[in-house]
Amino acid sequence: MDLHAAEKPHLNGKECGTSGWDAGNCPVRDVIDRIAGKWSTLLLEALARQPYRFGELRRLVPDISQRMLTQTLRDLQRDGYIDRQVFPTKPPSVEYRMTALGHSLFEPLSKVLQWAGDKHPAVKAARQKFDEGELS
Amino acid sequence: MDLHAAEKPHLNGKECGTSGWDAGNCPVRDVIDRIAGKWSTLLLEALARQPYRFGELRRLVPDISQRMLTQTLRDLQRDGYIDRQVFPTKPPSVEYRMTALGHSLFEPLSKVLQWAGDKHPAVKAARQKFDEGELS
DNA sequence: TAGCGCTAGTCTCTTTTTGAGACCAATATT
DNA sequence: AATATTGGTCTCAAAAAGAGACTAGCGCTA
Repeated sequence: MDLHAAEKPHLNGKECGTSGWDAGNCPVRDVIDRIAGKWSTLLLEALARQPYRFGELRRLVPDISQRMLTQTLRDLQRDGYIDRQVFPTKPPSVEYRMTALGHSLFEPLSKVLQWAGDKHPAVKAARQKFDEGELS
Repeated sequence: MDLHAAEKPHLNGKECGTSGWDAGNCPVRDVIDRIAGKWSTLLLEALARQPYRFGELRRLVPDISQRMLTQTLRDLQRDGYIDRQVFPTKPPSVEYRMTALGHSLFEPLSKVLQWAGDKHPAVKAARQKFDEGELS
């Protein structure tokens, strides 16, 4: 129940504001909120490369709990980014595979990941500067 | 498989795994975890357009609490994406403005946001299909 | 044949994060 | 004189996430 009791999206009674830009942006938020999780991009990056099974993903991302792995994979599946295929082998195995929609998302997303890798030194420097100035 | 290792935020001193895991080689996660929050992209999108003051942002994103607005702005500032400038007016006002680093991040990021807007129908359809199949 | 591990998860408990709302001091408005 | 606005902080409750035990059927092996 815990997992399935997944929250219905944002309160819908209220529009996204009345002034200009936000009105058309609720769909964006609806989509972004799901891929903005702590683990989503990590799993998407893995599955963009190749399909993986549950246990493989768990080993690939050692600090994710089984609970969050299950939940995140299900969320990604629900939004259509990945497919879940069960093989009725002796111990049943499950394979997760990125869909076409997932790949089309990952194309722009990978640019952000690349930016993060490239600019990491600048970010680290900014952090250090900020923390020093705060110490006063 | 050099996925980003588990270097956690500054509050968490836990080292990355013990076996074959390069702690220094997970810069992507270090950066992404910060902009992957629920409110970060929303604020970045606003500030990419123009500078805003605290209260303006609060009105622009009506469902953010003051507490999270303060905290998210400070995180974004710490990572060097935005600047905070205090004007000693009668009631002191504070302006937040995107930095060059922030703009350079927003360039690839905006592509993802655009994708989200474009593909929202597909995602919604996937969700509906998933939820129907689960109902059985 | 009793024990172990593997599969993909779920269940419960605890800790962390987030949300809601009161409070702040100085000034401006009504 | 009472009230609202400025940009926050503080406390407390609710939600989300982390940790770890538990499940079932099968294969291996000691």
